[in-house]
Amino acid sequence: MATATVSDTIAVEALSGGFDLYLTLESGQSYLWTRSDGEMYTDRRAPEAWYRTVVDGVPIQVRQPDGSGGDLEWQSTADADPLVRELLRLEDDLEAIAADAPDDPLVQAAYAAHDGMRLVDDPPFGTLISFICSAQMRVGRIHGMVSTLAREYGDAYALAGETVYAFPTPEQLATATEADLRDLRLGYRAPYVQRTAEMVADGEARPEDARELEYEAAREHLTRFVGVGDKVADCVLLFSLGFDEAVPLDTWIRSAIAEYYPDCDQGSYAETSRAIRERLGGRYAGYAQTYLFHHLRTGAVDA
DNA sequence: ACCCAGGATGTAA
DNA sequence: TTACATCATGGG
Repeated sequence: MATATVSDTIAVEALSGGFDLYLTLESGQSYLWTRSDGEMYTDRRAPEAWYRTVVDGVPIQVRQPDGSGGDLEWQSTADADPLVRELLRLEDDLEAIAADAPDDPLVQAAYAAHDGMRLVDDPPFGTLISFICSAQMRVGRIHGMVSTLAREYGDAYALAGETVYAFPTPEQLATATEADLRDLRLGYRAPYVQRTAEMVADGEARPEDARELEYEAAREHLTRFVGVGDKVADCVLLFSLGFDEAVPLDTWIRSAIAEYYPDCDQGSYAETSRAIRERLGGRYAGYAQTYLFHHLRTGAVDA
């Protein structure tokens, strides 16, 4: 028997700084949602399409039919209002964050060009595995890999007549062998994913443990997981553990540093990270980084 | 055919 | 500490 569907709407007009669902979920931060038309990360908006995920056993779908700034619709098997607000950080004072962004031409252009984009607050384990998979991959294929893992190893949930797959638990994912994951086209990331899932399943370490540490110590702590270096650690801190100051130094940001902030290149990751973090405003430097990343990656920057 | 994509690891200097 | 080869896969 199907579970009753609960639905409601969130008034975006009441949110400081507005909200754009498409930009938020298709800007390379989260790979834990799927789009009902199967066309995620193809650089095409689809306002009528639902974005679906499962968090702590609760399937959810959200959409924004009127586009950026329009009201947000959600459906679930329970009251998901608090969960949606948490996952999409709807309580962030985005207007204040954007106003406090560094007075820098590139950063200002990035904020202005992607109005309503918010950071996400995703579950740590799924984020950890997502960004282990992200090594030397385009965003579309990262999303494909993560979706495959959910379909192959995660629990299936029914919502409004559709099937939604949860990202696998550490225990579920740890049942996969390296060969299994290579068959799913994870390439050289297969042993990283397998061993990290095993570490978490065995209780050797959990990504959540980093929450209690100071930022740089937290980043160092996460590198204990196999396949996690400084960059992936920064992504996990920023997108799932509440470290808004984290600035992942990926290829796009590194090229931006070379071109626009050459004095911030201090050689080592740690030193360069400190310099660019300061340049991007400190406390919300990760917010600025995410706008820059999306701005540069989508080619929105005018040469 | 060549280059690149939200890099990390093992080894050698 | 830093430098370098190596690692898979698919799209341009």
